[in-house]
Amino acid sequence: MKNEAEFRDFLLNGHLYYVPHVSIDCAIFGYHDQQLKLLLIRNRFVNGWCLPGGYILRTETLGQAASRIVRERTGVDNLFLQQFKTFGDPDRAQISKFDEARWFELTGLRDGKKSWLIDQTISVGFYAITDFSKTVLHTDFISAETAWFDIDRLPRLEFDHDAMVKEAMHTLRLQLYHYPIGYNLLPAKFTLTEIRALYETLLGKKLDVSNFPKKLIALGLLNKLSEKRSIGAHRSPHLYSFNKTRYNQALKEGIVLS
Amino acid sequence: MKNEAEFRDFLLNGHLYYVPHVSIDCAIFGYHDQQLKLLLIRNRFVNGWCLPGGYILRTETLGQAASRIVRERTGVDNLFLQQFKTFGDPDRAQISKFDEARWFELTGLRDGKKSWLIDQTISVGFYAITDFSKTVLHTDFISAETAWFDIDRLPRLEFDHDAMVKEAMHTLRLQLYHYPIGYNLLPAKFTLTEIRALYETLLGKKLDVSNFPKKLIALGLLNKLSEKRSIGAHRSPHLYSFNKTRYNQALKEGIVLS
DNA sequence: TCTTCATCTAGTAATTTTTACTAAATAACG
DNA sequence: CGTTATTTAGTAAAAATTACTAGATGAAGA
Repeated sequence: MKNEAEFRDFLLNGHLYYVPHVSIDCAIFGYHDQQLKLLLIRNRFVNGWCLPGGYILRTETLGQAASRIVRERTGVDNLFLQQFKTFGDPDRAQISKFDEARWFELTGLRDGKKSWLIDQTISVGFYAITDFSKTVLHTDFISAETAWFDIDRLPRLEFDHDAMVKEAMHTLRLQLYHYPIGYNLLPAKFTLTEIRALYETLLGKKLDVSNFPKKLIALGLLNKLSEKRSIGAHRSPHLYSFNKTRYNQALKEGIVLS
Repeated sequence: MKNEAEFRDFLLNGHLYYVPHVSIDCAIFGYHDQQLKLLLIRNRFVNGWCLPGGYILRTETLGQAASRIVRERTGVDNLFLQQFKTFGDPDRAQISKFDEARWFELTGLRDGKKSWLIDQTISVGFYAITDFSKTVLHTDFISAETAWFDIDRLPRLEFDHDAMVKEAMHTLRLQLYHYPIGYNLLPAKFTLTEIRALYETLLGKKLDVSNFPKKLIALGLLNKLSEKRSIGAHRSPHLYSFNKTRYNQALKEGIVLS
């Protein structure tokens, strides 16, 4: 959605190529240096912060739509997106709040309430994690701003997106115990302390300095490299990389992390 | 949907009180005496077996809709329904298969392809477990037949419902390890062998005769009663009941079953 | 009545996993 | 070269899981 012409066509004819009444919203978590952030956009129409979201093309699967939406709206590409829950409470979109005057001001169109967009919508929630330091954000006609927010300093979100974030976080943490993560969140070579810090940040709690890395190694997820990293006036920790075979197997079959 | 008049109104005006493009499908598992079954309906229009499904009223939450749909279509009431996944592949409904002649024969309406029903639909999947011996099935205008099928003798299902069942089963088994079940599946008083058989049937594998019940007791889920059950020429096993307090707590907080 | 038999279940031993703790190795700095 | 903070191997203690044994039991049948 680059310009007003495209946007006008979307408003008038969108229902022909998108599935009406169904949207997708994505909770994109970003990690870097023990900081956990969430990607939000400020929607030009509701004038508040939301999860990046959009509609499903009639030719797409839900996963493909989620991928495209995040790419278009935020510039973040190639994410591992995971469906977590679908939201459909009748009051979630708060159609009653619709402001006809503001709609006209922004779109130049009358009869906003008859638009295919302004009707009850069920939303499929996806979540993902990425390294926020590697992303290049951009905006489009709908998202006036795109930004990473500290996970414990989020603004109030529009619609039911607060509940979505809570649910996404809950699912993410449950899944952390059953599936490996880190492949796109850490450099190719990392220390045991770095991967432990990653898990601690995502889980929001301390893990054992010695036992947790041993568990990862016992599961066969890590390859010990001969190189070391220099960290100043301390013993240099070994570098590790992921054992890609074992990692992918764990993604399929699941693991048990204590 | 009791009669043709109601059904005709549904065809013509359904989009006014239902949310178009979104449906709900329910995988209702039934347990009794070490048998696991699945509730299916034979849909009068596609002329094949499907999961019971329907549309969402514009005033309902997803959960309320799922409850109502199962009650209306099958007669089973008051189920604990759990959302498990949303399905939206563009080819899942196989609109291409639509048969205009058959549509006219059944509905007396021309222009079937313009109906709000015959358009791409995204479906939210719910699952539940109940005691099939306690249910009283009935049919309606859409479901020509309603029946319990043995889980390993299912007929080929229409649409993508085979995949839905597989996914529902997968989620159910994962959740069995984290949440207690049995409250509506066993009599108020039951033996350790009976509850073990329940878990064995649902998980599809053998559990230790001695250790598994000990685990349930250790978790505080069971009350030992003073009564016993007579099972013929053998030692009479003790009867147990659920500790409702601990059971509900486990539902909220989760447990770990080995 | 007494033996037989299949099942239930308490008890415990063996094993594995988890958790807690100790101390040696080490790299850079002053 | 001693100091210092960190990494990490190693092991001991505790807990949980799994495997196994044997007595208890209730009814059927001799």
